[in-house]
Amino acid sequence: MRALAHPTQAEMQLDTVLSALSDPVRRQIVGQLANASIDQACSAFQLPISKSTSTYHFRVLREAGLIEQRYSGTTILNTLRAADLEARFPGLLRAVLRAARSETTLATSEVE
Amino acid sequence: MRALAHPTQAEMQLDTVLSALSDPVRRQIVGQLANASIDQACSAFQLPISKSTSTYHFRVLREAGLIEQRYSGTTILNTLRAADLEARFPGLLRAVLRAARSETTLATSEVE
DNA sequence: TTCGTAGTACTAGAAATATCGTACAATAGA
DNA sequence: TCTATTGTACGATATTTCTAGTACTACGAA
Repeated sequence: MRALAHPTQAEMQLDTVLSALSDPVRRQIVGQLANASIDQACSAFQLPISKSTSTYHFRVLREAGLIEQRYSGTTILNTLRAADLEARFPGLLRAVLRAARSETTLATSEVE
Repeated sequence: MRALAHPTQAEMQLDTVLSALSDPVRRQIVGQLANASIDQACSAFQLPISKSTSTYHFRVLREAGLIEQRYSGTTILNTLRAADLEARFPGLLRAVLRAARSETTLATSEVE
């Protein structure tokens, strides 16, 4: 079984977390994970990028501590590390998710 | 009097705001403004960068909507747009400031 | 064992970002 | 009016980030 490195809660850095969240593709991933009731494979995301770029973004999220990735066969199951993040940076993830949601709503209503 | 362009509350974008906050120099500026009881001139910040780079970072913050800049003679007075941010992205600024504060505290206590 | 699927490693290029130096503009005060 | 101060504009450069293609690995299933 292949191993994937994750930072501990204490190792999480605000710098890295905010950089990770400042990319729209990665916020899309985080947002989808936040809504999902079960863990999601990387292929479960409709991202406007190539497979290798997708790998890159998932790695950025994992190394920042935002998601947990574990192998299950050849697929990787992704989970949002919501509790760890809440403990390390209280309120941060919630505020970003809420902001992202409100922005998406606005954008959609503009189109309609 | 020279004019400086600021986004309205509705024009603020999560993307831009998070990018702005993901730089440590800019978080230092925002943190100092959050603590300040009066508006601060750009020169009131001890930043580890040149004057022209400093101008650049203040502009990024202003264009993201994080700070208000207004001329008073040749100096610019900077204010955190805390209320606008709270209205647009509730909880976000607070969470980032709190996270930054806790990280600084940790780093300091490691040195001692 | 062969095949298909999920994702990685590596390389390379494009684009964005952070940095600075120098010359300059605007203003206050002597 | 002269001078000092505060910050900008512009150009150049280094670094980082995002992107993709290609060849590959690991695993499950037929």
